[in-house]
Amino acid sequence: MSTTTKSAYHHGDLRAALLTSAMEMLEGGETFSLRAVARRAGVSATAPYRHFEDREALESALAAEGLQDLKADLAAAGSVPATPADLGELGVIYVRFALRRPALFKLMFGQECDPENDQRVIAAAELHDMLAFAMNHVFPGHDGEALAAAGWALAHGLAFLHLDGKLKATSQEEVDARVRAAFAAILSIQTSPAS
Amino acid sequence: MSTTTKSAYHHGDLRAALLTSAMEMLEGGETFSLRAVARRAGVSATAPYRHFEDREALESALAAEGLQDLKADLAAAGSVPATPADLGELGVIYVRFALRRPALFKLMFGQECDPENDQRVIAAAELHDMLAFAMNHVFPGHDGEALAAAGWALAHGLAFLHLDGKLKATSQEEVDARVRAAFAAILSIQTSPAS
DNA sequence: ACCTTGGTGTTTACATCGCTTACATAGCGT
DNA sequence: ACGCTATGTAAGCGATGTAAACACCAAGGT
Repeated sequence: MSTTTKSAYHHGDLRAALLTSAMEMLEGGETFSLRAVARRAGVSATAPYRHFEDREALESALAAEGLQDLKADLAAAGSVPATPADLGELGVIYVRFALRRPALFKLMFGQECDPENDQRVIAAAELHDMLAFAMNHVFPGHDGEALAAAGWALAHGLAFLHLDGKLKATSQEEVDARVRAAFAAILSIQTSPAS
Repeated sequence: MSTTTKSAYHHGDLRAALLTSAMEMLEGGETFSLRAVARRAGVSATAPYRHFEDREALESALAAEGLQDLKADLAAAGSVPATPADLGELGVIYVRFALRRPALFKLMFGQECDPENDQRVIAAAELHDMLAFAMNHVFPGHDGEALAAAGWALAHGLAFLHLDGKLKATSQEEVDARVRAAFAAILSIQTSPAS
């Protein structure tokens, strides 16, 4: 943006431009490549290296953005969940995100996030805390850590299984219904007084 | 196999050799590449194309093998699970597989399995049926389909979250314990008679 | 015996990719 | 005006996936 008759050599805000270009390609289903991103930003192939040490660094930045978007989606669901059905709705949001932005989602979770410098780990931790809080709010008095892991894993597993076509569904509504059903089914089990 | 003093030009059973080479590299943590596989099999870079139309085709074959191995692991757990704790043990086996052979596991699930020709879809379906049977055997009278999806998703999610470092653990025992705890926590919830 | 056929592997070549090194350019502070 | 520093560019290396044309070998019919 800024002035259009810019220097033509210096871009102005290449870093941001690269991020948005990359994100657009990711959303558009195009295969992700540093060179392609540079091309799309109208810049030489090696320019990105001024701003991202690594291809992985760019990916990590994208992943961080994605994590925050997902967190925002979940937060926009409303207030604190109170019932198992509310948890199901959180699951629906989670899976919808994964299916709406599949490449991004895989980027967010398909690799170890390099632990050192990033705001990515922060975003991931916040996501975890958010889900943990929700689970423990609906089911107080249980093993909080385990419940949080289980809730997250349930949503995450449903997302990935749908993403990879292991659970087939033809429409978004069908997916939503399955997610709700899965949450409802597993949260409504009445265990006999065994353990 | 067959005669060892083979022609030296014709390999004898390149297809199988490629598969085992590729599997070894995958297990060994080396990055997977068609050329590297060919090299390891002592064959030119493009020879694999006689046997696999595509890089993806080779991957798909590996994935199919992996699915059957996983299925075998689960089947080796013993007889039909009868209690929630038994389901937890299945989960442990599932997650262990993922952590023991991470690259393979990602291959198995990290991509849509191309649906046309493969025995891969068959293996995936068998896996699904297996888990569905287990879940429904322990919790009869519920929504079978939903329960199956939930159980699979729970194990799958735990596996991926551990794989990608989103749930951190330092030892195998710690992971096992977390998986058991997650299954136990979510399967032992006593819902109030709401819905 | 010969020649064809078809499966297998090789060679060569190309486009692309991530990344490194060395150089060019613009604007800032002095 | 001058140089410093941040920012891009140019050129190139090694590796990858893929395609085409070619070489090799075993059978099988004639």
